[in-house]
Amino acid sequence: MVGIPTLDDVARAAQVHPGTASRALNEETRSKVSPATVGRVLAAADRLGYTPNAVARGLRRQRSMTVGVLIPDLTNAIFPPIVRGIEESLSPRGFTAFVANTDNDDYRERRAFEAFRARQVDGFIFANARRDHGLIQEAFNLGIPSVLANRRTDKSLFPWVAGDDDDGVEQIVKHLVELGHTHVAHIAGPQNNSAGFARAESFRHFVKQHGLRELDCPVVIADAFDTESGGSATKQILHHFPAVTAIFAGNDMIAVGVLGALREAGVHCPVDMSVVGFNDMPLAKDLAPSLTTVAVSGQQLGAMAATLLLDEIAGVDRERTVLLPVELVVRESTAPPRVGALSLARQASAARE
Amino acid sequence: MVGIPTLDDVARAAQVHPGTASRALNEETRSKVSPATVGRVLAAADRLGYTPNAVARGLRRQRSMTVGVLIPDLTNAIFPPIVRGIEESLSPRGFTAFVANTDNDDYRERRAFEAFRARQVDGFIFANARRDHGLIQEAFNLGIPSVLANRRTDKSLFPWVAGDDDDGVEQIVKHLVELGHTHVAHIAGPQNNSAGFARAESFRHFVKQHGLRELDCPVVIADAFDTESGGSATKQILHHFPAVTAIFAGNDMIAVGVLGALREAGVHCPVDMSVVGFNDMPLAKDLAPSLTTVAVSGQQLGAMAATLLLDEIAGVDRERTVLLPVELVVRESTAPPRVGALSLARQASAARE
DNA sequence: AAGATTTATGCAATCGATTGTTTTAAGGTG
DNA sequence: CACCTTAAAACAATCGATTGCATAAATCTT
Repeated sequence: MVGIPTLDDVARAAQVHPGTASRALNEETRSKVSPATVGRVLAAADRLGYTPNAVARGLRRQRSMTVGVLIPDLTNAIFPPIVRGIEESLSPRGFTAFVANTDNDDYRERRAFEAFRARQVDGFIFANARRDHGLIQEAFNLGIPSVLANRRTDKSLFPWVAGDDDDGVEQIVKHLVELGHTHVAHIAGPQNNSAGFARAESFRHFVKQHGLRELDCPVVIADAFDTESGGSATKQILHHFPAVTAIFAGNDMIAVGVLGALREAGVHCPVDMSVVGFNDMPLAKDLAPSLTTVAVSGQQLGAMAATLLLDEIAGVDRERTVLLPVELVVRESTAPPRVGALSLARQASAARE
Repeated sequence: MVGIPTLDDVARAAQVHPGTASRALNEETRSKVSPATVGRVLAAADRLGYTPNAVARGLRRQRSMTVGVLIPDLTNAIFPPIVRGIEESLSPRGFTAFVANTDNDDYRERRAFEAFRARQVDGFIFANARRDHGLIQEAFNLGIPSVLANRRTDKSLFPWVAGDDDDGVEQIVKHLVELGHTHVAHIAGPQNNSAGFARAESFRHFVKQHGLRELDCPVVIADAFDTESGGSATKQILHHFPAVTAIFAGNDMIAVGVLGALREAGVHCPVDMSVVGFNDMPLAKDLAPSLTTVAVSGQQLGAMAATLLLDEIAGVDRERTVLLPVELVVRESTAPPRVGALSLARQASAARE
């Protein structure tokens, strides 16, 4: 026998029928085989270094023990921890992940989806959902077990795991208000993305609830969750809303862009402008100034998403929405507004009335 | 017929034998089937929405069209672009990647390796090589097609793709020397890692070649390629080598740690200390000060690694080592040493003699 | 001790596609 | 028209494992 040993090799070595060898090797069916035979088979398998061929098994069992993971942009620092969490949760249960980067591109997304389907994945984790998402709707229509991570579709199609953004936004607004800010701007992420949309909604709501005036709290929509978009949105704010003393960025990448634009404009953070991010991505604490942000455990998020998916695949009913706890991490980028800035802001808003 | 259509379904619909349908569907064998039949089969396949079952095909062909990718730490910003490049290169050739995070942990690494082997991957891309690496040696002994990305083993086992570190280090040293630095420290990455090791070697070499004195150019070994290790190494340098006016960090993450430690110690970068990183990771340009570093295209690196692997799988002979061009990106973190610092350094080194 | 029951194992079909080997039918040749 | 060649399609084995069913042997009934 040359090459990788197969079940037949093991059976031959143990002098039993392949079927018997299979039963002896599998926990669940082992009881149907006599202890002596089990011993012989196990010994033979061990001796030959037998590993079951997962492809053949998958074909027969109609269960590939693989799942497809669609990530919009792996270079966005919040996704790697999610991927890690997913693996963490899949691996002990014998599952493995196919990972694809979709670049927020419909065509690439579809190609990855088809490729994974052809490979008979048992389910999908979509971390790339838009609020209205054709592909995900299609997966739903096809009845493919799936879970949404981080972002969701407007229609509730699949279970969804994310951080409790609403709570995070409230903590941010509360923190800024307590520091004394009255003019807070929000740079929202793309509105076709549930995270961008919901955070903006929450912002509008909590700003009002905490006694700030809608007029003093502008929302600027960024084109993407990245530094460039954050930078150009910041320029708009500095130009159109000079009274603003704090910026709540839709996520940490946008916040990085904010910090850069402020530096460029000679506006000092946090003295002249407080900045808050969202997600607490790996480098947030290492920026200068270190970033006040809301921490969500990406790893936990990924692990939970994978767990829900595996349950769904196994046919177990589970909750459809899991919101993970979030935590406001206060660092150097937020501080009370300058006294001068405050009175200036008052003047400005007074003048506008 | 309910569920996903199979080849048999297509054959039945086209009124031909499955074997014939298979030949009609496959480019290479299509010529063995009459044009009329090809038409009927293709139409039937199209009508039913047939997608070949890649698992079944893989079983028969003894070629799964998948590859395993082992990444040491996906949250290290240099790896996501590599993964992306890998996918970019695999996908058009019909291959798909299994990705696993090894966390530099032997056990997890081995588990991922075994899991991927059981799934019959056609080859591996190892981005996690240590200079002496048992698992990779094993893969070599087993004759599994593989390629090393970024890091390599001391023994030349598999083809290797990486940036031209030697050139990068020379450019860094030259840049610093031209700025007027004479006392340059290097914070090297772990020495069991070829990148950490080779960069340190190159540093020692080029520092000498450019007329600096070995004594003035200490090398401190960091425990890991991360910010914490960079921070504590910086403290050592500040304490033991006060004459140093520039630090070349083993990679960008270490450099981030350096910047943090300098800030903490009240040492101003770049006025009091120049800092250089390595890799030009996504956020390097957004740090404050923005980081002078050596850019290597991770995406290109990944794409090349995948290409070499696919060639190897196909049995095509290719070069065994590919060094990608690198580029020094000068940003704000490097500047000429302070005049005071320079003379201070001279004094210090004079005193030592 | 003959029949019923249980236990252990063998047999063979199956998952979905590919491919070497016939078989059938059509066309060409002398 | 008998014979040969060639093209097209069918047949059947195969990849490696799982599993319903059949069979043989051992144990238990009464």
